[in-house]
Amino acid sequence: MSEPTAARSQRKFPCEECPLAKKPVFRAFNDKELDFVSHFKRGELTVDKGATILAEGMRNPHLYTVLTGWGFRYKLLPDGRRQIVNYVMPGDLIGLQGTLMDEMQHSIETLSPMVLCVFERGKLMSLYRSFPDLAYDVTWLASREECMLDENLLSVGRRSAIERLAYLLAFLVDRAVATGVIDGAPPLLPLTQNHVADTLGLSLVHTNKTARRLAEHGLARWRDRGCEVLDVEGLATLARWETREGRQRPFI
Amino acid sequence: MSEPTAARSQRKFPCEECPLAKKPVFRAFNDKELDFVSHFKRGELTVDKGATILAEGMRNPHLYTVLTGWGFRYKLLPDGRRQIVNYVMPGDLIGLQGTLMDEMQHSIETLSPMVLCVFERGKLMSLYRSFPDLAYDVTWLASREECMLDENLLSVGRRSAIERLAYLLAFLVDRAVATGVIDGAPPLLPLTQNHVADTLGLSLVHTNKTARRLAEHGLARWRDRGCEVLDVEGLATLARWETREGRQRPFI
DNA sequence: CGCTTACTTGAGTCTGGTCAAACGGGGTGG
DNA sequence: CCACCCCGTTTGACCAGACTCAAGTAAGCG
Repeated sequence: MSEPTAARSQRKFPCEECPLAKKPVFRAFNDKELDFVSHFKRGELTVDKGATILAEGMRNPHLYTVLTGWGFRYKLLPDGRRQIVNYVMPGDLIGLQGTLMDEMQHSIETLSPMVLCVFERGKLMSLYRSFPDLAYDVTWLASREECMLDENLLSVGRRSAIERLAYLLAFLVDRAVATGVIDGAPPLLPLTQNHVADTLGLSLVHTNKTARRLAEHGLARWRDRGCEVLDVEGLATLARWETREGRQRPFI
Repeated sequence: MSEPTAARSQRKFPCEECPLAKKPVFRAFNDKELDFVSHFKRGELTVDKGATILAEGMRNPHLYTVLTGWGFRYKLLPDGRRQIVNYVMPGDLIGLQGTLMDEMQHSIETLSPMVLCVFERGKLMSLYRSFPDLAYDVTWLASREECMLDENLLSVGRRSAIERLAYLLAFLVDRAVATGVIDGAPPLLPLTQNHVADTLGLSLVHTNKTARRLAEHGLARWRDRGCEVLDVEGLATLARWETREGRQRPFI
């Protein structure tokens, strides 16, 4: 487990100009909150693509909010089998488990360069004491994560391979569009089939064959080391899934 | 979705004599917290075995803490496929999603008669304002749930049928013993093979055949409409799993 | 230009799914 | 009390979706 090839920088994103606050999905802070948060913030962390931000078993890691970039959260079995449990995108709060429990129970790796806001772990309790609204938001974020995990579990447990893939792609595009990590139309997800396989609980080969079937239906195709999603609606229908993103939500 | 066949009763369990507080796994309240919680508590709900406490799509449900009994949390696909995402036991806080998000994204059904503490949904914010330590505990509970879901996802996605079953049984016994829902030695889990199948993402038939294999190894067997767990250690080893329960934890 | 990474494809195998039927205990109505 | 039924478990036969192994292609990089 190597440390992220990280470079600390002087704030490129002071809280007053937080790139998240500008996006319509995110709820803005009031002045006092802004003031607190900018003290709560300890610095910024910039990591390369493919870096490990947090590792299973680590103690005492920081608390972060993703400002820009993509990553994924995963767990390993002793023999190396990997399960990706969710993806992380701007606005996501990560490392909470490391703060509340003793040690991290999962790892996080980036899929693109990423900028994170670093918070002082020890100050979380003072956030709870002074800003109940923000504390409520932290809980909200944890609850939302739980909700996504429930959906993923439903998918892996009960959907067929092609439904799972369709669900995953629709889910990711939905989130990515809402948080603005994605630009093009059609959207291009920076995922390899290997990541997809480890998310869906399938083998790489079978994932590939399933991806081909989706491509034949004109729903999505692999291209330039990423997945180009051609028809989100079609994917959602195939997976029998209804989107729920799009509402305003908090961040820290 | 029928209302739980419920009977409201005058408090059998005043907060001062909360059955949870007596158990060593749970952290006790201080006097002020106790006072607040006993006002936060609105009443008790007693439900039969097999009742639906919360249903997907419901709005405005209450917030509950399980005092006694077992249940499970599940999601359905439109065509009826069911995935059980986790189990609920004494000390678990349920219905938080219904409070934070707009509507419930999952349902909860009981496996045994259950007594719940009913809280006033609207007062949650005042808990956050007046008792930051309790607010922190709510977040802790949400984070713990997330942790369990990660584990379940790893299991369903990457373990073989027999490993999954071994993991599930070890996991449940571990929790059940820690929270004291279970009595006998060897412990008897009140689950049908149907529940297990819907938890592991397997068919009923294959679950049965896998259960037989476990029985041949002397690890667990079905009996009296429940699963008798004969060798938790052996199950954990087979699943390559390490327990993490047993630490003191909060409840509300 | 060779190496690596990621995607493809085919062949053969096996885990797990489906269908069908039967068993056994507990409860219920005749 | 007995017959019946229902629920949960069990078993066998057969099928299919997914896995493994193996090899080949294409693009990017030092």
